[in-house]
Order: sequence, then C-alpha cells, then structure tokens
Amino acid sequence: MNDLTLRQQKVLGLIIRTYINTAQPVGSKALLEANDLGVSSATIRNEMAALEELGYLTHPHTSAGRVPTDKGYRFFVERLIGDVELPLTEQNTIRHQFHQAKLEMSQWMQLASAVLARSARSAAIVTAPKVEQPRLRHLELISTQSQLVLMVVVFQGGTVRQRMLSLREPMDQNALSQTATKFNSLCAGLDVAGVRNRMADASDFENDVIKLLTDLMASNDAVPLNEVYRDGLTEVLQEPEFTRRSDANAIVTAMEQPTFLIDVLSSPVGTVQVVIGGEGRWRELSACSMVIARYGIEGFATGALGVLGPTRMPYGRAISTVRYVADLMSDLVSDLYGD
Amino acid sequence: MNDLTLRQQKVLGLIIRTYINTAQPVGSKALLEANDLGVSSATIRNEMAALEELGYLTHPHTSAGRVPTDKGYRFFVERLIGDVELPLTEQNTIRHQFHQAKLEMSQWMQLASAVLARSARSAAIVTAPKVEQPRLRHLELISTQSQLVLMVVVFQGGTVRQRMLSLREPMDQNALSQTATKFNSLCAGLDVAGVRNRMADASDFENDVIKLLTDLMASNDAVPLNEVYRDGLTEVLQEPEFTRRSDANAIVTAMEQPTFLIDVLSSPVGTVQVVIGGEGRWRELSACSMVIARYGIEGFATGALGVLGPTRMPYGRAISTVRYVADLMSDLVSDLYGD
DNA sequence: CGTTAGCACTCGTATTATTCGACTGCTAAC
DNA sequence: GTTAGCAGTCGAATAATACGAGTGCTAACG
Repeated sequence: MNDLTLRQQKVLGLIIRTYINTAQPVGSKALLEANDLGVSSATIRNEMAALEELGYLTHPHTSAGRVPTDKGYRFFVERLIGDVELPLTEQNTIRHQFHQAKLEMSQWMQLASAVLARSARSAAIVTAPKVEQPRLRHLELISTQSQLVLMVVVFQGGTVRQRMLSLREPMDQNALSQTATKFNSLCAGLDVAGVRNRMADASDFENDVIKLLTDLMASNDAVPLNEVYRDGLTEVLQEPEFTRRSDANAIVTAMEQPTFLIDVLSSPVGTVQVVIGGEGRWRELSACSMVIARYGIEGFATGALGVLGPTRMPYGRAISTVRYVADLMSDLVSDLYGD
Repeated sequence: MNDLTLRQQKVLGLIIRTYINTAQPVGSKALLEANDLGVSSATIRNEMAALEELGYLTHPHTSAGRVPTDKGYRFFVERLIGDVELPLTEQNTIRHQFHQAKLEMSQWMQLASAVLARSARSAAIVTAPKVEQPRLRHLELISTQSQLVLMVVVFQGGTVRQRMLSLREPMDQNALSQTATKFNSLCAGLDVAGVRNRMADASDFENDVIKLLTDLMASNDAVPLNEVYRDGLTEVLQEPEFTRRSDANAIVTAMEQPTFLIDVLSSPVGTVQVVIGGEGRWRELSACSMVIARYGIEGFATGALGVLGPTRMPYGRAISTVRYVADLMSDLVSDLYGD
C-alpha cells in the first residue's frame, strides 16, 4: 500500500486538491501549469497512469483528466493531510460564537451544526448528548384531565422527559403529589433497577409509574435520533455531483433519517471517523463521504456530530472542524452535566 | 369571477384533476377519451380557449395541452372540491396509529408529519404546540460545577425548558434547593409579571433566577420554529416539477427554515389555509403550494402543521388530511394540557 | 533508465439540422 | 352553438458534425 514514490504522492495530492476545488477532472497539462513540478507533462502522465494502475485514480473516459477513486481519497486522508489543526483565528471565531450563545444545549447544537456546515461545505448533523445510564433526579405528576396525568422526569445530568399516564381510577392532585414526593425521597439518584428494588412493595398506581419510568429510561437508548439538528442541506445540494437526481435523493434521505449514525455510535469519543464513498456499508451513499465524531463524556453522556457531503469533500477542513467542534461540545457537556 | 358556465367548470375541474394525476399538459383529445362529455373535442377546445382567456389555464407552448394557472387552482380549491371529508377508513387508520403511540407529544408530532406526508404526497411540517402565556409550575436548580447551575422549569401545561446559570459566587446544592423551594411555594401558577411582583425583595441570586426565568418565558415567543418535525421531503423531490434545480432548492430551503410558518401563526385555529404558488408573498415558492392549519387551544397552546408540495398538489386529500390531523392534534393537546 | 517532445487517436460535449407528432386555432358546414 | 377537417406551430427526440481536451505511445535524448 505504501509503495508510492514521493513524487507519486505529491502528484496524487495535487490532483486531489485540485479536483476538490474545481470539481473538474484534472489533466496533466493543467496540473503542470498551476504547480511548478520541475518535470514535463509526459512524466506526469506516466505517473498518473501508474497511479491509475494502482487504483488511486480513474478516468471518466479516455479523453478526460484524472479523478480520485475512493482509495485515492483514503490515502489522501490518512497519509497526505496529516493532523491539521483549525487555524487559530477560526478557533477563536467559533469559540466566541459559542460563548455568545445562551447556556442551553439546544442552542449549542444548532450553532455546532451551523459551524460545521459552513466550514466543511457540507451538510451537518448534530445529535443531542444522550445520558447512558439514566438516574432519577426528580419526578413530578401533574393532573391534567380526569383520568390523565402528565409525568415529568428530570434525570441526573439534567435531561428532562415527559410522558402521559392514564389512570385506572380518578386521583386528585394531592394524591399525585404524595406519590411523587415518595418517589423523590426514596429513589433520587437510583437507576432503573434501583427504583424497582426500592419500590418493591408498590401500589398499583405506583407500579404504573414505575413501568412508565422504566420504559422511559430504557427507550432512552432507542431514540438517539430524536433530537437532531441539521444544517447546510440546501448548500450541499448545489454541488455539481448532486445534479444526478438519485444522488441528490440519497443525501436528502440520509439527512432525513440518518441511520448511519447508529453505526458510528460504537466508536470511542475523541476519534474522528472518515467514511469515504459509503465504504460498502451504505450503498446508496456511494457518492458521499462523511466525517463524524462522538462527543461528550464516555460512559456518561455522549452524542454524535459530523458532516455529510460529496466524496469530493474538503477533508482537511472537515476533519479539523469536526474535531474542534466535537472537543468544544465535549467541554460544554462536562460543564453542563459534569459532576 | 363566477362567470363560468357549468360546462366550463366541469371542463376546468377535469383538466385540473387529470393534470394533478399525470403531470402532463392536458389536450382536448385526451380529455375526451378519458371522460364522456357528450361533446366533441372542438367544443372542448373552444371552452379551453375561453378558460385561458379568463386566466384559469395556460399553454406551456402552442402545441401543448393546457395547464392550470394559480387562479385555476384557486377556483378549483374554493368552488369545485367542496368540503371533502377524509374517508372513514382512513380516519380510523390514522386514529388507530395515534392511539398506538406512546402518550407523548413528540411521538404524536412525528406521527402527524408522517401521516401528512404519506397522504398528501407532499412534504410535511409539524411544530410543537407553544404555550401562549406561560405560568410557572415548578422550578429546579441543580448544581453541576462549581459556578454553574442547571435550571429546569416546568410550566403550567407541562412544557419543560432548561437553561444554565452561572453563579457570581459558589453555592452548594442545599442553598440552591432552598431558593427553588421558595420560588415554588411563592410563585406557582404565576406568569412573568406575577413572579416579578411576588419576588419584589429578591436577593442578587434570586434576581438572576428571575431574569433567566423572564428571558425563558419571553423567548418562548421567539422560538416557534425550534421544535419542528418534518417528513416526506425525499418523496416530494421526486415529483417532476422539482427537476429544475432552483425549484428543488427552494423547497429544501423552505423545509429547512420554514419562515413562512410565522405568517400562518396569525390565522385562527380550525381553519385550513391554502396558499397556492406562494401567492406573491413568497416569491421563491412560486412553484409550490401549501396547506396549513393551526391546531391546539386558542389563547392557550397552539402549534402549526401542514404540507408543502408542488402547485400540482392533490388538494382534496391535502385539505381533508390537514384538517383531520389538526383536529386530532387539537384533541390531544386538550387532553395533555387541558384544564 | 528515467525523461521528454511529438503526434495520432479517443471520446464526450456542443452545435446544428432534421424529423416527428401532439395539439391548437380557424374555417366552413351542420 | 356545435362539429369535422385541416393547416400551422413548436417542442422533443434523433442524427450528423465539428471541436478540443487529454491520453498513450513511440522514439529520441542526456
């Protein structure tokens, strides 16, 4: 895999960079004009042919310039761009924006998606941090209509969720409050199992509450895709690769139902994943690349964020922005939920 | 405006219905073959010419069939389809789905958007019901890090919101809880002004809390577009009118930032608005129509929902589905938040 | 042996010409 | 008022052509 000469690496890098900028197949002559390589176009052509032979480039057709393959992009990402950091000025701009925002997770997520979209010329997705092992902090039961109760649950860490509960027989607000108080005094700080345990001798109604609570804590796992912020779809659809209807649909669908995020959630926090051309796993995303990271505090509360764009993506910017924003969001999570 | 003969109305209706199904300009001959009109194609042509003269139809070009204008659609919607109700079987299906779902607003919204999108062959948007005049129900202050406090506010009606608050000097959880208890006992059931009033002699910290609370209650107005559910964008983009890049972009942008909903929020609950071809107000949506309604309880908690699609929209289905789902959601809101 | 100039060849894109056919609009007859 | 018939129109589809960017090969060069 590493049997590329230095010059081949240089040529490959230049082709990819040029192609990323222009979206046009890169010819030997054009490449030579823009960069001083000290060799003739014929030599470049030879190198190009060699790179094609090795699978890093292709031809759309005989008389066109070269275009990177997924393998080419992969090499580019892993060997050629290195660990780029976001320029300090941009870091500051972003950090500044985050400090401007109200101290609220939803605002941060929105901001993060906006920053990602602008910076990486791609569509951005940010999911809310999800608490891993929810522990009860506070519970409220609010009587609404005769037989209906609104249950509001605050988990340790500040996540709030709500559900309706229908009663078997009418209860007044007083009785409800009593039950809530009982839960709060007995079960604060406990997880699902703990609550079940502590409330072993529960009344029918209390059991209903426990059931709903359990359901809520468990379903926490199942809805990672519920609270999702998106941005930049319109812009990315302007890119020439999405002229083809099917490719445009693929990315719109992917943004609507970002199922691919589920796979990402198994990676550790802090690493930035680059998936090029769907990588076999997502056939319909063969024209797309994504740069994704998990953020938050491992084992406690984590979310995912990243960008989705054409394979011809500014990987350097994308990777460094995703990493920076992920780190920033991790800091914010630990500020918000930190112990 | 009503100077159309009965036959003209019939012809107009048939043309529009045909065009809605086929997306192809409708010729006199084709129209005659599909429907038994008892007259010849020449007569139809005369009627078509008259309808065009009156502004209800156009020609893409000389040798093409007729296509409805926005005025034509408008007449169709207001005079020709009448008050269609959704078929009972569909009503039942939808109602059944809603009862299957967990008793949670977010699930209902998601479901509503799915139902709307499927039924009206359009993209659907559903915004969360927004409480009009928020009154405090319960407040919690949770210490996270040294100088940071998470404030969770439950409003009357069950809306829950959260914000961070940075302290000027450290406070422990006990002190925080005390403050929260004070607010809860003194201010439950009050609106912004009431809280300010009751807490006239507040400490510095309490004033910070009040400030944040005020901010939260006020900003409630400003973020109607925060919690929004969408569906069906992918499908609607398949429609032939969105082959043109610019039109596709228009609808994607509109779905990303549904600013047009703001205007809708002034209409009364219960009426279904039909906006055809942007109606001058939204120039970029000239190729789109929308069918929108507000739902909820007037003056207490309302949201908006509707569909966005090509002007060639199945208006009958769209209107009846939007109305039915809006009514359903209104019922659910009054179940949830009802007094 | 790597490099380079030169040149024939390929093939997609753009351009132009041509045909085809659906539909209209008109006229004259019913 | 309605209808048959027909000339006329204009977009869409098809074919023919020219253009040119870029390759790949070969032979010469240092």
